[in-house]
Amino acid sequence: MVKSYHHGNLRAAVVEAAEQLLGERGVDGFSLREVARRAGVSPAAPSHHFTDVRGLLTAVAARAFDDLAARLERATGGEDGDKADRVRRQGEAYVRFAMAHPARFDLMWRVALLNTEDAEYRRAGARAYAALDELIRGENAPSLEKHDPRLAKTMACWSVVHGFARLALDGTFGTSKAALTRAVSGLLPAVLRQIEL
Amino acid sequence: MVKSYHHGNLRAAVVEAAEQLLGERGVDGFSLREVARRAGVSPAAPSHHFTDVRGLLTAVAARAFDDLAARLERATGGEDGDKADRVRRQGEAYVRFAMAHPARFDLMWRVALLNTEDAEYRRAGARAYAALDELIRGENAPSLEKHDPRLAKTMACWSVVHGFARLALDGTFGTSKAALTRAVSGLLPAVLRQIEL
DNA sequence: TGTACATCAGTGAACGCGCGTTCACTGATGTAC
DNA sequence: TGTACATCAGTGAACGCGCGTTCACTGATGTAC
Repeated sequence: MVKSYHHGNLRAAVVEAAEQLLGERGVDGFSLREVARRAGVSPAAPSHHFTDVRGLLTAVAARAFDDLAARLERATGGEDGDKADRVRRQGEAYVRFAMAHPARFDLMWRVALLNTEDAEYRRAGARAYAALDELIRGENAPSLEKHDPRLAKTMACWSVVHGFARLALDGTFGTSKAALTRAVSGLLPAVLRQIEL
Repeated sequence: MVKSYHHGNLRAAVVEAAEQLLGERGVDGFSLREVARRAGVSPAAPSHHFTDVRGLLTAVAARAFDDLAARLERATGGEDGDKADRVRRQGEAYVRFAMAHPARFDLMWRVALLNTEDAEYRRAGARAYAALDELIRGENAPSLEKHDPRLAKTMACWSVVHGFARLALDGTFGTSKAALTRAVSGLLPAVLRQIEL
């Protein structure tokens, strides 16, 4: 490939560099200049594709939500097992996603750094939520704002996997990879069995 | 009080300023210089009491764990109600703490910014964990590292309240104070009832 | 098919910022005798 | 009770850093005629 003035596909290259950097240094170590460096362009180049650093992070977070949603959808794809089994499989997929992509998972919830009004971010987030909610309740909640007592099951499942993932990432089971693996494959299934489904 | 060269109780004043700043700007808006400004001292003054900004944040996080622990202990102080009731009361106390002090709660888990080897931090964290574990299992786990199937109940309770708190703080129920209050008083008790105790 | 020209997607230098920390210093305190 | 002096707890200027963004610019592309 010839080095040319125009990159050709800088937007995708920037997102990829951002995800790589995030994986190496975490959300707090992220910087737009370093992303530009890694993509091999000048510091100002990304501004042609993202209004600012917030816009880039939001795009990365949206992609992460889409990845998570795809995993959740896949985890419940087969019809084998009863509903409780399928919910538990989905819960494990949720936690495994967080373990596989800690920094991206972290970013998804760092709303202070994101543009939460962004359409893509909202769509992807809603898609992930829908995977959970449709499985558990058989329908998607019209709105989380509306107080619906039937949401308790959905929120219990979501809370428990979200909390477990966060605690694991934040060092509750230790920082060794082995300890994390053990927690996810040993403790998590037992934890999920504590929930009434 | 006379303005003198020596502050007299700068350590406490710095911690207080740090907690106030944290409350106003969140963890990402925190800076040691701004803390010094608020405490009315030069930027270098805090270094006589905390080795660096990490040390200060760790001290603040340790205090937060102590506050949380005190609330959890208080929530289960009375012997009235069966065990499940008491566990649920404690769970609500956990979430209410997070709602009342979002930035401090956030900081407690931002381990990348803390010195997790710090003795005070570890002691306070262990105290909070013990409140949960002793109530649920009647004893304190020797170590989280050790795989103990009986930990599943404790981790289920902890995960669900931790996850619920995080989701709430990160905007899942909306950003209005009213929506949060409704979620905690309406949805949370129903969520806690989904756990087998 | 050729060409003028608007638009797009980059460059790279520069700006201004606030940060954490270091440094040489000095005022206040407390303790030994 | 006084006093010398070590230690403690501050000052405030300065250092160097990397950051996000702006700016005037230019090379490449694509489209209208």
